[in-house]
Amino acid sequence: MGRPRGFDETAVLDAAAGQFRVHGFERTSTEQLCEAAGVRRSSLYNTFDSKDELFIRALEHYITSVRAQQAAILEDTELSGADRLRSLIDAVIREEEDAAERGHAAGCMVVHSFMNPDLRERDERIQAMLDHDLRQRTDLLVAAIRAGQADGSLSGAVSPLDAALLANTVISGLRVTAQSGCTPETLRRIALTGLHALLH
Amino acid sequence: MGRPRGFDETAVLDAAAGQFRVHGFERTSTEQLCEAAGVRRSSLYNTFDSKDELFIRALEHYITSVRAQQAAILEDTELSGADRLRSLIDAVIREEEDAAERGHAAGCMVVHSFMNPDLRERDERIQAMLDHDLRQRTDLLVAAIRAGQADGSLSGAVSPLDAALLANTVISGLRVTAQSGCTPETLRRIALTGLHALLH
DNA sequence: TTCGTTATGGATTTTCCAGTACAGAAGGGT
DNA sequence: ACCCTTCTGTACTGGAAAATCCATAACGAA
Repeated sequence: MGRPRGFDETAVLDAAAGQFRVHGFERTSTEQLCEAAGVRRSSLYNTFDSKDELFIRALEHYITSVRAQQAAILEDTELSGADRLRSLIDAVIREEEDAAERGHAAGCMVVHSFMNPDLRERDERIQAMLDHDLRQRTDLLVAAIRAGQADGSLSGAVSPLDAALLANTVISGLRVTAQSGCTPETLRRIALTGLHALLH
Repeated sequence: MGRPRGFDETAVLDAAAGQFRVHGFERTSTEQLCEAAGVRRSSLYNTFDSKDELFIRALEHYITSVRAQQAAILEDTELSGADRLRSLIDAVIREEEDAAERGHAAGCMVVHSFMNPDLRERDERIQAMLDHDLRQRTDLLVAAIRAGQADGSLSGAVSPLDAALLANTVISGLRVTAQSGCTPETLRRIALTGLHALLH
């Protein structure tokens, strides 16, 4: 069984996610994807059946890696609950900074997918992934917030679930606001003010 | 100068904005636009030079009407500053409720445009309109927040500008979160928790 | 009524891009 | 060396959707 010089699937998914998160599904042509991944179209279609399929795989890849990164922060028992939230915000803003240095906003595959009802309806797996991811990320947040309420760094006056949903909403809002060319410092102040109910 | 049975430009722009706010630019075909506006393609192209041009006109229409609606709330001197903010949130959520009854999320042309860097770069007028609108809406919010701080309904501990940017960010975030099928009550709790720094 | 202007319907052209076909290259196994 | 499988480059196909054409209809003014 011959198997010539391979093809790093993960690298391609990474590159694809990098395009999709900025431009969204329809404004990313297969040409762009090939360019970004350093691969030819036939290779792409050889591995992934269609652009839709590639998108789904890229979304899965994106979602799991983002969540892993967030979990690493939110489950870090070295930090107080409050510091975990602050650190999460910092991570999001750092992504925006990095992207800004490259001349564009970071974007977000999840925000793009949520804002694209046609895409979600076309393949139920997308909706399912988004639902599942939202739930998972909310659970991570709830746990961290409970920890913060227990260690005294976060106010106990807010329900952990509401607080978690707020944090998600603020992060989505940041991804939009970031596109208006705000400075990272401003983004940071916005986010911390939004989480003020918890942080005091 | 003959002028046969006209063509209600405003009605067409309204219908177009109704499509664009949900589907965004590229997922809205001229076919859909004609359907929604009850007009044929040639009529559309007769009045607007291109889909791009129609989008720009629709965006302008959308932005000014949304801002007029927000101004009516935020400049209502009958209300305390705090009530103006609460009323603004309620208005946004009511839009989502109305759309949900019709089986979809409300969407938002501004959020879609912000998240579409390619579109913004293609025509500088779009970027200019977004910048201008953000500034205007922020100014409205700043004024209402100052009023609230003066009448004692809002905390004076937060800078009005930061608070205004936060309100904008929360509203954008709500537009995204709404697409996940949250109930209006949940959306409302999220928003009020986000504005807690001000409202106490 | 007649003319000039503008609106409309439908067919047509054009453009763009996802997806395919196919021939050949690049390995690995035996 | 030989075959077999998997990758790659290029050119092509097909379809969808933007944009145009044109002949006709609806009106207003003179």
